[in-house]
Amino acid sequence: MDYKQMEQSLKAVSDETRMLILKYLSKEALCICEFTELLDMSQPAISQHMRKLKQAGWVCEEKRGRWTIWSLNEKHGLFGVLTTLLTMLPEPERTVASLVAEGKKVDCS
Amino acid sequence: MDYKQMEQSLKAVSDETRMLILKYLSKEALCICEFTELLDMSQPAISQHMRKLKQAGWVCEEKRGRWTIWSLNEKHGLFGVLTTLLTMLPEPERTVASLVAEGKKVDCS
DNA sequence: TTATTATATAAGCAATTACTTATGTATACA
DNA sequence: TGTATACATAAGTAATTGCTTATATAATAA
Repeated sequence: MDYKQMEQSLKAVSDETRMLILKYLSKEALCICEFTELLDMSQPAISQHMRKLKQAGWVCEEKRGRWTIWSLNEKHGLFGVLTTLLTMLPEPERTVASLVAEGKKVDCS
Repeated sequence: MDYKQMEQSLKAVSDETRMLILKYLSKEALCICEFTELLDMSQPAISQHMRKLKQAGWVCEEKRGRWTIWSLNEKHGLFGVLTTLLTMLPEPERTVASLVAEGKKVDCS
């Protein structure tokens, strides 16, 4: 892997918000509107983070109806490193389970 | 490890110049003036990169005479991840051996 | 002692980043 | 057919980054 590519990959991960997004995605695929709830951030802010992660090759998107479902790209050249890092991080306080409990979880399946 | 700490650690690595510095340091300890030759950059630019790496806990410094010898901190919580990353990167074109050949290598030992 | 060398650090500046608000588009639903 | 929902994207802005030049300090060499 060349220096510029690793730089782009690592820069995309080197942000607390995006680390949280990736931590959530390591458990299940989610859409933008769910992240706005989980992270209490605006929709454009989340979309821009997803764009950055996509440009670095970390995530895949799949349009389904109104929603765009985002998931981790397991074929990324540094996927192993990413999972090592994510397992070192604590579970976020706000859980997807709490979304379900509040009826805010979208049916992405 | 908490999110903020991992963010700082990864941000410090997410830079082509600092990735090169760490790649060189994975082979041997070096001082600022050698990096200015290896990377063809100004001394303040190198010093500022080293400061950033030090703040993130990636490097140790040891004053020896006029020089400050910099080395990797193997006790960093993500040292294993770092070495995995560094081994994926190609050797830099400018080698420490070429410094020696030109008589520009300082005796840091 | 004086000059040189190795380094740190401050101030200034252009580029980048991460948000905001505003707006456009496509899908689903009444 | 409208209307609401999910999302992308553009423009604007404050904060951060990575260089530059200038300068200070400490150790060595002449």
